[in-house]
Amino acid sequence: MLGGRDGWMSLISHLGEVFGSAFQELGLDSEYGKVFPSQRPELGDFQCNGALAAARSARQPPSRLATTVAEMTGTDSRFQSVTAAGPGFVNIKLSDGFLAEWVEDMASDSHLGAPRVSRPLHIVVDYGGPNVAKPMHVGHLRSTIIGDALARIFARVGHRVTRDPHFGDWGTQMGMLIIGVRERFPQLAYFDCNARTFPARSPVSLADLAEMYPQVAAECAASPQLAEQARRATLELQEGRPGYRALWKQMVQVSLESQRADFARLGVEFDLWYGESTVADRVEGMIARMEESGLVTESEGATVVEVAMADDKAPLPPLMLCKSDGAALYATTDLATIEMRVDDLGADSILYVVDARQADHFRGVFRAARLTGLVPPAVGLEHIGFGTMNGPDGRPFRTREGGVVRLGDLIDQVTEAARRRLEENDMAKAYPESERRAVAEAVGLAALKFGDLSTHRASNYVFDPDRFVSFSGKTGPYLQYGVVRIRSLLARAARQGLAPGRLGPPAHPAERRLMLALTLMPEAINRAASERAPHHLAEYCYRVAVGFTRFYDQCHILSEPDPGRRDAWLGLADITGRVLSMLLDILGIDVPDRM
RNA sequence: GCCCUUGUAGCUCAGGGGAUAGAGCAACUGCCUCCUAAGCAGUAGGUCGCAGGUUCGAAUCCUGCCGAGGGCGCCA
Repeated sequence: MLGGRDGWMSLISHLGEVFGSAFQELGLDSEYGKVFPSQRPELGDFQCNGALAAARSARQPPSRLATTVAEMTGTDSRFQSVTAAGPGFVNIKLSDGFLAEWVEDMASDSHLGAPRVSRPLHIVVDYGGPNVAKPMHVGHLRSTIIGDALARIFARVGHRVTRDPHFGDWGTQMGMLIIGVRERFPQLAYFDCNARTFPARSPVSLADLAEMYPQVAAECAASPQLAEQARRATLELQEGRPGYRALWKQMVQVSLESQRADFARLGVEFDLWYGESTVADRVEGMIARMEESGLVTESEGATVVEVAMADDKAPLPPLMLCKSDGAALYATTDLATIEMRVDDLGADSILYVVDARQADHFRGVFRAARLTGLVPPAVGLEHIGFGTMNGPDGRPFRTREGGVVRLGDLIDQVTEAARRRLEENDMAKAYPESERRAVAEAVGLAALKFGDLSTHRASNYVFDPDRFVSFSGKTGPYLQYGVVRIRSLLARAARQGLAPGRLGPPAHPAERRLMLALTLMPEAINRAASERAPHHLAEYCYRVAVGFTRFYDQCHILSEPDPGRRDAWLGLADITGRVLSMLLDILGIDVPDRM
């Protein structure tokens, strides 16, 4: 009944229409009717500031305009009161019946009132960013968590989403690894130009690769000769030298398995497992197509594309497509991947959830793709940059010894802390060991994910290990706890033969505040989607959880003598639980049955 | 040097041109014979880096300065 034709209309936009038409009747733009949650809850539930802005074109004092609008709308049965206040604010208080009815309608909507797009797009989300031989470390955490939340948000509002971690398997680090293996096992057939058959299994394990890579990288940095050999090996790999290809394939396989396991532990799954090498055979044709634009030139032996534009604030350097020795680079495979995603996958939009420090790289790549006509103008290309995770000293987060922190170790750390917290809880004594382990893992991961997701992605943030294992206050476990209590409550009610009933007009202030909080859910999702900023959703989720906990604390549901009120309260707990579960699912946070 | 990001409570962070800038942590005071205390109620804590500008109105937009982090062709 209250929903719009194309699905659900949020309460905020519904109110915006009511007040918009009031402004329209006065001959003013309906945009002035825009409504926001009130900043002064004691004065109203929502507020409309349009009178202040419209005063000039209306040629009357804002306070008089506000009074007029309040009088026009005040008699509406949806409102308990509409009052003008201050210099021209309009404070809106919903009638209790209308509020309850609205939340009840959300509960009966198949998407709980969550927004749905009218025109679904195919969005490719590129996140995670694993590389061959580099174990996942804390730097991958943000990309993975933020990217996964964004992918889930877009899918939730109705877009078609393709998740691709874009494996780093084709650049210079591959040449370095080949050199590294050759140094250790020079007798292997991979390095014999005449060999036709190669060992069936990788000569190095993932642990070997992880140990070897930093060593070789350091050696290459110190020795120009070795670096030249690595570049040479990279080129030969790309040109198809059989031994290198065979070794490369095995190293990729070894890395892939471990990285899949890391992602799986985070509860993250991808639709594709493409890498830079996937598009290797497109590069030549792509460069030929780009040359038609006339922007591809040669510079110091390398093939580059001019991407500078007259009105650039700072001159954008040319983008390198081929090194002087002919090898492909990061930018080359990125461009070929864009072409593949648009031509083969039919992407309408590609989002890159990658460290903010790569902003210049993406500016150049996107510019090149546009200027050379590689992508149609309608296709969106966006770099969703995020800040660095720093340690308490303000420098990138490291172990005490100065090494990078491995993702797996970090998860172990929070999981163990959750385990300790669980042991302190009397109730956990009855849990079987397998459940204790599962709960600790779910709680630890929730702390980790929510801690990251609640910070705006663009800013660097300080990772304080102590904070991530405290589990009290504004944390992932708090949100899980809210849902666990709701489920426990509903289960207990069911055992007493009670079931959630229709919502009634709120009988308690905490009940009313919770209902109001629930009506704001569509805006939280829309905002997170349009700003590509999951932290808005994390913030909102916490507000709903707080709203419930207070309601739960102040309204003792099962001992409520009035059966109608009791069932209505159970109904409110039920819808709150369903909304929170949906939001936590979007954030990638699992909820245990008990904790 | 140029460019990007950033500066809000002791600490970590939210904040959509609007009224009296909010959370959590830490500190202090209460609350488990009652649906899970990973909780709730309360106290205290602020020149929103500084200076101008735009606006009826600026933490929010613009400019400059200062501080922090980052980037700037043959790595990714």
